[in-house]
Amino acid sequence: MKSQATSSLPAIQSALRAVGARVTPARVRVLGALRAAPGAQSHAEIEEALAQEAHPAIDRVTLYRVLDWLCTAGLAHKAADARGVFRFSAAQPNVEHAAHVHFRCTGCGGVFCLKAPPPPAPKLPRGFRLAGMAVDIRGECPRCVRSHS
Amino acid sequence: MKSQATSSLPAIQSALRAVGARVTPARVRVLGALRAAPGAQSHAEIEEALAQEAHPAIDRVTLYRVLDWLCTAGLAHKAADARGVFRFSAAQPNVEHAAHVHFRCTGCGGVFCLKAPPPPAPKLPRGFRLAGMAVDIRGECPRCVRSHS
DNA sequence: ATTGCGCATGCAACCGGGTTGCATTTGCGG
DNA sequence: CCGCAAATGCAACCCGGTTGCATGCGCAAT
Ligand SMILES: [Mn+2]
Ligand SMILES: [Mn+2]
Ligand SMILES: [Zn+2]
Ligand SMILES: [Zn+2]
Repeated sequence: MKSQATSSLPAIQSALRAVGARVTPARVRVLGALRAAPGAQSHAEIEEALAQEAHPAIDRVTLYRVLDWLCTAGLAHKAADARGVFRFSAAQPNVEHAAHVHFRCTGCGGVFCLKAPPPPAPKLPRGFRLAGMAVDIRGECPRCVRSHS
Repeated sequence: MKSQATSSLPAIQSALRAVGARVTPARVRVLGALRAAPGAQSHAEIEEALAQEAHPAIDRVTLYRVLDWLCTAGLAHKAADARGVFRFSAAQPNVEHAAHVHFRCTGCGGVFCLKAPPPPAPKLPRGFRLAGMAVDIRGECPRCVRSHS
């Protein structure tokens, strides 16, 4: 669950206007998807999420361009994950999801919020600058465990 | 410059034998190049470095396979850099890398061993099956912090 | 020193994420 | 309502990385 305050349609439209940009359906939908997502999403994941929205599909290239534009506009962040694919996340810090760790199901791709708080960041040697710490817990959710009995 | 103690030919050969593996020219040359390199190297950079060695060229695919094999053998680290390209670096020999966490530089892709042990796995809700946990600490290494001018 | 097995290598084709060029559409200020 | 710059769609392309398969070679047993 994401706070409706920042992901509502008017909030998204005003966020786009605030940076002096055109409010287009693609931008609105992509930023909405980003803000509703539980974590950083890949291009493919966002594309699939948008495909289930009953609106006309957004072109592959347009999605890449909108995502990069959101980053240059300061509305999203872009970072390569451990596999080398770029993941995008809404720029506004999400206190909800930062306060706990997530479990990612390798079977269905689902992301589950756990009750446990993230572990404390370890002390870094002098000169290192910490940008962030991601605890990636992988496994299978109950449904997937049961399905391949 | 890297210490000659670990990058000398006999040291490389014994490091390969220590993991119970065949000592092949490709493995010796690639591990030697990694240990002689100042930082994490991409596949293309390693390929170019090897091309200037007057030995016969190593095939593109073979280089990919040797690099991945070195990682699974615990002799190298693999991490995506800021552009999403994988970079490889020699692992500190005679160290159990599962017993501590790693810092991944988002600037150069370098991987640094930290003193801290990995945090304990959180308790999972009933029905979940844990497959693995990766603690990804991201940031910039001293060299990249400084080059930010 | 020779043999034989199985891992390692080379080569070609392939894959997928990401980009580029260009014609067409569209948001929006005037 | 108009005009134009900006955004979109489409096709082709790029490049890092992978896969399938035939051949080469390290190495241990003889
Ligand atoms: Mn959450
Ligand atoms: Mn380590
Ligand atoms: Zn699942
Ligand atoms: Zn660095």
